[in-house]
Amino acid sequence: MSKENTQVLKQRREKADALADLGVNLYSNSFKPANRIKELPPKGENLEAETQDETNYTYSISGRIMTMRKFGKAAFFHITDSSGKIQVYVKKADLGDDVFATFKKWDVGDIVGIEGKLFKTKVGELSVRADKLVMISKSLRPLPEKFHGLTDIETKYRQRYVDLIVTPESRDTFKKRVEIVRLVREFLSNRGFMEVETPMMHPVPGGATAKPFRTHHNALDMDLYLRIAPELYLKRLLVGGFERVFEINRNFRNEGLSTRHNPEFTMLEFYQAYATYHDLMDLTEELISWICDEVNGTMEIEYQGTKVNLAPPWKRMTMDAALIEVGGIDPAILADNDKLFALVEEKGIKLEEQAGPGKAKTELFELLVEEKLIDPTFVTAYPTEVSPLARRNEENPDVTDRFELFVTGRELANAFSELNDPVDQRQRFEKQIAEKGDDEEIHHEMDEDFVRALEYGMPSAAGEGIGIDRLVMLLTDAPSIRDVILFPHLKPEVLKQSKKQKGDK
RNA sequence: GGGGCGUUAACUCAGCUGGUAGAGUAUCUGACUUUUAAUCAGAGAGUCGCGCGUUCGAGCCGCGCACGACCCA
Repeated sequence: MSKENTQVLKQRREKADALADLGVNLYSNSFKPANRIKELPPKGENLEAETQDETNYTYSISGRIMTMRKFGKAAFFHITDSSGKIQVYVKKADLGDDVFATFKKWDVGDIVGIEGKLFKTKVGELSVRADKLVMISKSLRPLPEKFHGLTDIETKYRQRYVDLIVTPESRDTFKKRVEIVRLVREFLSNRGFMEVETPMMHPVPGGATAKPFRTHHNALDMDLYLRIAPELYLKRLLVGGFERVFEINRNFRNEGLSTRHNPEFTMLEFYQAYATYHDLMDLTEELISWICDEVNGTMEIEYQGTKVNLAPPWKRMTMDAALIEVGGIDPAILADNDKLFALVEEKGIKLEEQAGPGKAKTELFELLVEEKLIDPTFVTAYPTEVSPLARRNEENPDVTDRFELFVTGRELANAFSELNDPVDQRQRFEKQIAEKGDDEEIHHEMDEDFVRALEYGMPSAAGEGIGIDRLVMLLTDAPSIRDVILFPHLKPEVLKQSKKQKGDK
């Protein structure tokens, strides 16, 4: 790479070599900080400016140098560890000529250990006056310019470690993500759900309609698919008698990337025996509003400049009602299939040959309603046609006992009372396979074992999936899914050197 | 898949109707023992994403490609 030979890198190497020549271990493994940086401010709370801590206690801390102001015979710098940031003062007279000479070769970015005593500067900033310095890891690359920070979004995603070093907001987002996932586990665990792990590699991809990634097991000489959803395995556990189960793990979909789609994304799915989708609406609004309150201290948040109120209760409406009330569609159109298809055509929606009225309504909903649902809204009574795994409504078999949750115009959760009639399930699978459509990659196949499991008897149940990445986006005000995934998928970096001709395709 | 946008020093960015490249930060050297975007003086640093074309001459114009971000499907 051309970047390897720049002047700055060369100078950093030379400096490191010079330090090594002075007998300094550039990658010392012997310094163990006794204190975390965040412990120090309370200790120095009562210090006056320009005074030293009278206890004369020696603290020991370590961290990365983030700023550096050197003078002839002294210097100030800030170091950060995972708990905070503090200023260190280094003075030639305190350290002696030899040690100070090695200090002269320290740079922003180095990871160092410090022992020293607390004092306050004349402007009152709590600082550590160093009497021992240890190099723990010499940095050979410069950090991004400090005033603007790291603004190049590609570097942010590609070199997340640099982003995490220099962007506190990014660190906060990922800490919040961890907290959100922890709270989900706590909430479900408190309600008697057990967390399970089901296969990531499926012989038959199922539980959703999506293009799978394919892989191959050599010893068994068989193709496998990275899972597009864990649903069918979690339901097998309901058959087995685990009445409340959940899984938080990755799903993989071999489709496009966008601000809302990453090929691997994290999904929460949970199943509760003897519950209905009504119970899950209650659970969902409690879960999400509670987590929001825990991590943000309020249920009224802003997402990308739009106010969103997550305080329960949340709106609940059927898809037909949403089409009428939010989408502004005349109820007479919904009642008449000819008029319905005419409207679909008028809106420029192209439907497949075999698409029925349910598919038509769903398309209209996506076009006219979704983006208008800002505050959390449960949309219920999804057409059976688009819900192959959901239980039919007992009064109206054209719709299912299903809801999707929309917040800020985006789908955040999908749930339904589960279909547990093996005969109906087999027929729906068969219908799906027959109607496969022209997309070869959407791999519908009969999951015989799943149907067999249902034949043993699955309790009535309701199940739900919540996109964790999207939930984190909402609660951290992140505009892109890449902002909440530590290492989002990017095309491989092109190294400047390798410029072989590869233009043809 | 389509549309326009971006890619210039390590980082953040300027760069006029086409005339051989600029700033701030960072780095290096010197001065400097309470600074905090330290200051002052000086210096070095670039395959202008890649390729082809137009032109006497291309960072700038045209075409293609790569990567990225956005919008649309």
